[in-house]
Amino acid sequence: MREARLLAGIPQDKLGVAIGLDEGTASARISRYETGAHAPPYDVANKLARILRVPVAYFYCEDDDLAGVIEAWGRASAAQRRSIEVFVERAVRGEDG
Amino acid sequence: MREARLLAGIPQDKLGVAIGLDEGTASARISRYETGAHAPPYDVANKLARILRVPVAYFYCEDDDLAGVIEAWGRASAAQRRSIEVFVERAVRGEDG
DNA sequence: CAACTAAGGCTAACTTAGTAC
DNA sequence: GTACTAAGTTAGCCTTAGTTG
Repeated sequence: MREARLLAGIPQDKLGVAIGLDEGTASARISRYETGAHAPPYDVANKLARILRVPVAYFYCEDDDLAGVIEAWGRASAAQRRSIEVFVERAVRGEDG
Repeated sequence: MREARLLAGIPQDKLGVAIGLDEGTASARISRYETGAHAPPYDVANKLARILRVPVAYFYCEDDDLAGVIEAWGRASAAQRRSIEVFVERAVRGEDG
């Protein structure tokens, strides 16, 4: 999550205000989320994802490789997404399951 | 999440016990998670994902198309994953951002 | 300006007990 | 056997206030 924020070039307090948090609390809350001290409600995670332009699933992904795929999905057009779906289904079909 | 559980053919209480919940509470807790009444802690979601054989990010994905990609990723071999990564990066590179 | 932390209030999850199919 | 819900308790998030570079 911090990675996505730094990529967007937004400080913690600005990000918090952007999703509707109070100015006085924004910095502390975003800090907790990034350090892992607290977990945000899903609704908050969703708003953060919108501002940072990534699918919300990106925040819940420990696998860096899968995270990269999810992030790319977020930047993909509808046609690109369809193409990715087809490729993935073909690549995995009939194996290991 | 219910979808993944039914696919695995496990009842709610059995699933709960499988991740370490008490027998008396397992059914009620899993029920709340599936109906959306309560949100599980990330640690619990992680254990559920392991038993149900899906990446944990799958539970936090509202986009059904992306969910399908994530689920397929969970079933993919290391080589297949690498191939997916390469395809996705190529498909999205330089567009829309 | 930007990021982090401690402590107390308050919200949401957890447990218990019970119902419906 | 399987799935869901109500009410009281408890754990964890949110707010305030303050510290560091």
